[in-house]
Amino acid sequence: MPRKVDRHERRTRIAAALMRVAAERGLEAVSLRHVAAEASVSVGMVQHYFRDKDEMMVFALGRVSENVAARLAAGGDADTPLREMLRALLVQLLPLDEERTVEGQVALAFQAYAAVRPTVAEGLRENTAQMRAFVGDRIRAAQAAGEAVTTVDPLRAATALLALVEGLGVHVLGGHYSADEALAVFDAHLDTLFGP
Amino acid sequence: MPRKVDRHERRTRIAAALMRVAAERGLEAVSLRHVAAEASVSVGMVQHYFRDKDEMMVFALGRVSENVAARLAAGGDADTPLREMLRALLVQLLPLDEERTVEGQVALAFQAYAAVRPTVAEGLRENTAQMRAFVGDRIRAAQAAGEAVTTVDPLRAATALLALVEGLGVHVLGGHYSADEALAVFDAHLDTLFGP
DNA sequence: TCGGTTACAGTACAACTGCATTGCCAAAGG
DNA sequence: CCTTTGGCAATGCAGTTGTACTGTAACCGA
Repeated sequence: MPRKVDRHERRTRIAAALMRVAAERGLEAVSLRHVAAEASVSVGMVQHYFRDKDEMMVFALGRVSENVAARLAAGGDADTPLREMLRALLVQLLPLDEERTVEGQVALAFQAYAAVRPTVAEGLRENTAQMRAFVGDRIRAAQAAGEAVTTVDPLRAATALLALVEGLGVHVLGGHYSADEALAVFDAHLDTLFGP
Repeated sequence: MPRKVDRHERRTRIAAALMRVAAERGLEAVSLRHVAAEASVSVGMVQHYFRDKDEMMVFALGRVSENVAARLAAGGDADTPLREMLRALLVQLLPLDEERTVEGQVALAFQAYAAVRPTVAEGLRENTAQMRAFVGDRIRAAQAAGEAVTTVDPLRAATALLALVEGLGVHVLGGHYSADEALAVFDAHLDTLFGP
């Protein structure tokens, strides 16, 4: 090893720059030169750490997923009521503050990107699939504990919950209504799943 | 008038080509040359009918809105039960067939586009705002007629319904699950609003 | 010390982008 | 007839794109 450099750290730093560019000017403005400039490095360096642009994009997408997953994992105490726990979990997906707005914009851009590029879509699929299973399990547990209504299929309810959050996020990002309003709608939906 | 040409028809034809390109290769692949090639016309002709690319984009976005609005208006008989009417309405927004998949991809791409370009966002905002109001009114009417549960605020319920459809659409477009599954989830949600 | 590998920076290049310009042709009005 | 005007094609241009190819310095095992 000729020189000590944390490869992963460099890649992460570059990916962060890419996300900043994407959030501010859209995914279409993401070019090697723009990313390099945003990261204050040379184009050659970006090339050194990523074979081509697609690899860089996929890596950045992975970072977004990791960030989300990390925040989701942070909210999971075992003894809190399931409803509160689910709420804390899913609220993390709404663009309620600056940081989550940026991530939301990038994630939205990637959704559009992935809708056409099947290779990229794979990464997103796995992520939400396991999230769906996880939320479904929690709802099933809540039903068993008598905390949730049993008139709905748990997996379907989980799918609805995730889709609702996704849709609310998109609309808030588009400025159709405020984040608070989205939160109120989300809570109202939770009321139909659990009690008052 | 030197020669009789239906200007609007030409613009519409070009916009259709743009949507095909966007659906197949993503919004970033939308260039004057690609659109011209897809429409089997010259670049000069595209330039002749649109001052610049942005005007073309905005026009295409308007076409998507019009198409959606047209399909929505088609499903509104006055004497059908409100639930069925709402269902027929909102199902139009899900990517259940080829045509709606294409439109969904373009709409999704524009959502991402608009999340960064406030000028473009305006067009989308108005559209969903009046849709939200419309659906809200129908739900209020259904509540008054005793067809829907009265435990939820009509406007909030409308917002949730639209957001749910939006989220389901995004997930179906991303291949996370099938359109049938999305439909089932949507129907289950309707069950919580109306009776069985 | 030497050779090899890694970590960059710089540049060159072909392909592409949006847009402006130019020119030709058909039709309508004087 | 002939000039004007709109419809359309072709080409040129400056800028940006992804990528390949340099060059050069730092480091480490031998």
